[in-house]
Amino acid sequence: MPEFLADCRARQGLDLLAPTWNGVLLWALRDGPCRPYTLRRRVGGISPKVLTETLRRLEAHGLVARRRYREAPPRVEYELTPLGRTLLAPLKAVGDWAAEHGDAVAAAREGADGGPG
Amino acid sequence: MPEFLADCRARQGLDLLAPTWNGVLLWALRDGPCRPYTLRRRVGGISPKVLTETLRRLEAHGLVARRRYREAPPRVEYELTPLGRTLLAPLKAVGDWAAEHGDAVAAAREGADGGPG
DNA sequence: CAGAATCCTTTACGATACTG
DNA sequence: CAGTATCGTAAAGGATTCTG
Repeated sequence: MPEFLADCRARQGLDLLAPTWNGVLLWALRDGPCRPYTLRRRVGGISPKVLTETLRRLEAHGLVARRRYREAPPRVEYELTPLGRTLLAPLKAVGDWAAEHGDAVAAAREGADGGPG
Repeated sequence: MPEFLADCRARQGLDLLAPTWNGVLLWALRDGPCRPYTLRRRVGGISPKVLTETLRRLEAHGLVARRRYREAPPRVEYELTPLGRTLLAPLKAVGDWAAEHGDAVAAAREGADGGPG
């Protein structure tokens, strides 16, 4: 393990945000608890398998909590943990950057390979 | 393309930071132009193929510029573009988050699967 | 509805060897 | 030293099907 990687602490946070759906799901949960079905509709285009995988991963990292209500019928909800909530700040920082510089990157891409792809 | 993904603008920035070496290389270039060989030693553990791939990708996105000096012997240097420089802020935001909450995530992981892995 | 199981494609990344 | 070429691995992600 090269020392530089350790010095560049960002990797530890990036590993959490890199998987496509991690950030999206974190963001989708920012306003409070949400049921899987609602989550699926909200983010759109995510398969049940990937949804479960991602949620499990987030749970294992202590960013999301799973709550099971023993009602009739049984209900499941996911919500951000206090730790997961702290990740919203850097996530927003990246989002704000994209909002401001996204066009410039897209323009550079077009110039580079002749199209947005 | 689900509209939520577009709403969650962070993805556009995350796509730039997600590949393992993107952020590391951007960070390694923060102090100024650097030659490939120096870059390799600085980040450590990156193969020539991956270094080139990553640099080309960064270049295609307008984040890094390649300069070739026609000296004897020819010299090549890479440096951040003004656009690439703006990405350092959100990258640092993620790094700062990791520095502060990294331990909590590691602890959650241990609790989840019995070991740091 | 929640989510597990199976199959398949893509791609980041690594190790090596080679060329200018 | 800069960069390319080839081969191989692992993991993310997508589609579909099935069960409680």
